[in-house]
Amino acid sequence: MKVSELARKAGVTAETVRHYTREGLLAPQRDPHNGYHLFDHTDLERLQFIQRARTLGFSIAEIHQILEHADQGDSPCPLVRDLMAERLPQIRARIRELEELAARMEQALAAWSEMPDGTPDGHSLCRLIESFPEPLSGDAETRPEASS
Amino acid sequence: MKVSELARKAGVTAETVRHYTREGLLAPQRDPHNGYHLFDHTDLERLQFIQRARTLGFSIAEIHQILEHADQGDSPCPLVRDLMAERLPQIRARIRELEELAARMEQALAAWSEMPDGTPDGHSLCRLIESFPEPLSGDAETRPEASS
DNA sequence: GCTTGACCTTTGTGTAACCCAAAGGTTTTA
DNA sequence: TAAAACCTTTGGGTTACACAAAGGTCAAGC
Repeated sequence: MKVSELARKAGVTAETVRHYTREGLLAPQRDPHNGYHLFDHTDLERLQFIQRARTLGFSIAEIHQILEHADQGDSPCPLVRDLMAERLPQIRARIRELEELAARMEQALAAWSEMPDGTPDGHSLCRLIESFPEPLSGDAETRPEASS
Repeated sequence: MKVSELARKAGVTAETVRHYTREGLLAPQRDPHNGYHLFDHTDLERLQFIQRARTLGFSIAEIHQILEHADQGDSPCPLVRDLMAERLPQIRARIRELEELAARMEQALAAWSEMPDGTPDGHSLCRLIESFPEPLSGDAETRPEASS
């Protein structure tokens, strides 16, 4: 099958399939006549594996490692376990950061009921923001992310 | 003061100061003699404002808008309020996604106690991953992030 | 046989918020 | 005065794709 058919069966875009192919996660045959990528059933399974690994929080680079191990006949499971044990506390930390952020935002929204808007006067740009404590140098990475 | 001094006073890197300057968030004077950026106290306050806004979850583009409002003498507070009210539910959603991810990972780690590693046999790459449900098309963006 | 539309290819650009390296000028200090 | 420390701009790297352009291919209908 060609790119679009594989993409449809796996529920991803054709661009994603091309991306994985470029990155070497998928290695389809080529139609010698026209140079088209030709995927088979194992490619579909591989793509589905990638999808599951993505929802488990693995990066493309990590999945690449995992697949290489498997392609060499080694069990990637110990690697998978290590990667996950490494990532889980990071996820937990990230959750805490975001919860603190949400708390700060709610605190700000609540404070606004009692604070006048005020025009910038050279000393204050926006009290609502300035009334927050300065970020300490042990600064958490609490920034906005991709918005879908 | 020059780049490094401002950076030190605000607790950021000189690169970050240069970045904000390039993006127009800071507009320092220039030393006509050597072309160096010259920052003053209001630039320091502005940079601290930016830091606080960052910890409140605003993007650089949003802070740009906020600062432009203030520079034109308008109160940016209503804008700030709107942006925050818009972002807060996204943060909450993101927290839920990450909690689900963490739960899946813990489930996987727990399942590993009773599952053999197994070598890839052509049908299975890694049961630990394959035993997870296929991501539904209403797929959450639960991917790894920058690791510090 | 030919056009049309749907598909395929590669290449290059954009995203967010910086970090880092290189090449070269300046200032400070020993 | 020479080295160290700083400044400048430019350009490339990071993540996981999305998107557009330019051009080749293919199935269908007229």
